[in-house]
Amino acid sequence: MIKYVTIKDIANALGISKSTVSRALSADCRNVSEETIRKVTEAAERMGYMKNEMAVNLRNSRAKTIGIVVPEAVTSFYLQFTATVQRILQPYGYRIILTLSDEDFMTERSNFEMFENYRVDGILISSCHHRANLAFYDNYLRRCTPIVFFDRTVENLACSSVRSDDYSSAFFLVEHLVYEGYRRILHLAGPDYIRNSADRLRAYRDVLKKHGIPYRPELVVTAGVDERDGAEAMSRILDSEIACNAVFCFTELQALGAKRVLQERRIRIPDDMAIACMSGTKLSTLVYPAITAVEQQLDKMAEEAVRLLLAKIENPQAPSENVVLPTNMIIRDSTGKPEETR
Amino acid sequence: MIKYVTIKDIANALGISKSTVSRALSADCRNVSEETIRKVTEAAERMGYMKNEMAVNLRNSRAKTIGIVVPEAVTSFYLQFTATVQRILQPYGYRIILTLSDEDFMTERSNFEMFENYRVDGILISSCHHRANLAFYDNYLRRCTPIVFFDRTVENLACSSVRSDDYSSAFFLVEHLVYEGYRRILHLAGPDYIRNSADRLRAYRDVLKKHGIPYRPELVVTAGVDERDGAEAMSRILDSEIACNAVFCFTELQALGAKRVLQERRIRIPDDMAIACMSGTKLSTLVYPAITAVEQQLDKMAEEAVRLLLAKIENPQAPSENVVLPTNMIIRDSTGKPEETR
DNA sequence: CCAGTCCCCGCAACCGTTCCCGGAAAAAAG
DNA sequence: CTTTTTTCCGGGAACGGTTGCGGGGACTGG
Repeated sequence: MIKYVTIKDIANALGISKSTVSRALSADCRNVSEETIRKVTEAAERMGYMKNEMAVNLRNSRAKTIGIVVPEAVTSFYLQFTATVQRILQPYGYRIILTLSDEDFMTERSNFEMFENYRVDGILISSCHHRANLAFYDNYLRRCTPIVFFDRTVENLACSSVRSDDYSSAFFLVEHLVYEGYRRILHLAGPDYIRNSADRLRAYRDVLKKHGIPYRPELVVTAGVDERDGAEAMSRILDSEIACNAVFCFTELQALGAKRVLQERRIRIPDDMAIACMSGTKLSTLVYPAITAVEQQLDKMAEEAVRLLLAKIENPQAPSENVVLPTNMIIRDSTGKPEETR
Repeated sequence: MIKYVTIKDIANALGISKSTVSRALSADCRNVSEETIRKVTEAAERMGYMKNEMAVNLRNSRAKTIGIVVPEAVTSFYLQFTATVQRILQPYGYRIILTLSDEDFMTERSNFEMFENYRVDGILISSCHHRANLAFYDNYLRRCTPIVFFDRTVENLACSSVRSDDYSSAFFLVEHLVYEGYRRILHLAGPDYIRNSADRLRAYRDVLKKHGIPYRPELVVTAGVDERDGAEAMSRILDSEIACNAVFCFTELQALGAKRVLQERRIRIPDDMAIACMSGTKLSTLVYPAITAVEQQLDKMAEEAVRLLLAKIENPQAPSENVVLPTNMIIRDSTGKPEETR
């Protein structure tokens, strides 16, 4: 066990009291002389003093820490989010504890309990299941730390949230496919436990209705979020008798999986089959052909989440806000006009 | 400010002393009766008691926390690493604080100071610059917390490290290109500040020498680690008079950038130009054609890093180990035989 | 020369736990 | 019935800071 230098050590070395040392180190000019401040800081430097944050936190009953819970580590999305949050929070002196729920709501719950034990000042969470922990969140909220949901939000809770406008984004994306001439559009839908799935599916159906395209249930396939799920679903469709000439994916990874299956089978993109996806990141631009995607404003999302959380931390009575951010649809080569309409 | 239930509150409610409550909660069967344990746990549950970890940590002078410093958030590599570390550390009751250096060694240094203030029990770090903070690390090591370097290690330090076998991996990868018939191999080298760059370059040169291929300095281009850097370097080469028919990339993102440039210019992969890269992840399998890559044993790396760190935490005198992990070269479609040799 | 003011500093309580120590009561041994 | 051992519990000091309060000394004004 390493013996650290404490303010008491400094006090003894200088023959003064530890209160004075404490005040000098916090540069409390009104209550301590310039001379003493100089001597103390010099001694602290020389003796290698490092403030013990644990003691400070205990005394102040504030951990100066934000907890973040993210559902997965496959994408870099959440790491980038966390990085941005960290950059924003740096000047405020907050630390960040990052935990992973691995899409498991029991893990998520234990992460929360860890945060509670730790007396974090606030929590940012992208929920792994939008219903499972509802009562838990609710119970938590009425007596504890402020929570802000981001990306994967949960409804009907008395707290703030930030998410992208799924419905509109999906609507424009699907409509883009229709405008380009695709009418048999496959939808690789997201799993039921993610709230966003429903909005995107609804948008898909509304676009069809608006353009007088009959809705075919067999063209909606519920899949996982991973690229393997996308590849599997795509293969199954291609092996079946179901005809389609475009695919609208719930996630970017799904799209990449589907794309690979298509290319392996020598199905041309976008001539024979168009691909478009939600939750686009840099990946969409890296592949060939680049994929038309809806991109979230990641930095803006982090910014808003922090803003809302700090507001609640400073004043627990602050009104909750549910921010919905616009997205950018970026049209790339994967959704050119289909061959038959040219 | 929320008023939490303390051990004292429970003691008062039950008319017993706080020491007894503390012992009962830690189920110290030898020193407290079954009856009392039952009563205390019941009261704790009923009153909604949550242990204050800050106080525990202060009292025990142990934060029960591991700090992790990673250089970038673009890839999901480090997030996955962190996730694995968390999974391993969970049963030991350790928390994780993740910070980002953003490839800036001053930020890295301030992260370290934060960790020190926080009295973390150990640090896992992937260094952003293998020379800049050398004296800093050294000074830190001789009086502080155990450090284990991973992935991007630093030499000549009295601490443990885990990394992949860069030299051998690069050697086999380049030799694979040679065996396939490529002889004019471009190397997009890593930046000087990353230790691994040198090893990989050395391997590249050694392969050429072994196979009697003359080394041409113009075929080694130092680039950044990002995909933009790869794209730029590739473009520059293609615009110049320098002839090559294969490219050996320092990072996967570089390779993806280069690949995109090639495909945009209708240069066929692998017929006209092969691509192979180090630091391969799932991405390499997702694109088309899939990229031949060397993959690191991420989980194994996390496992070893944790093992070495825990060893040092439990016994600061434990000998240091420098673990070098083998890698897997996975041959994919981006490195078939070049047209001219068929 | 004395009262009032201001500047510095020390004392001690406090944050919530853990743990050592000592003592009382009960149980076991003689 | 005494002595020893065991069992169980309370008191209180620590962990390392922060902060309100009070007091001593210097300085100012009358």
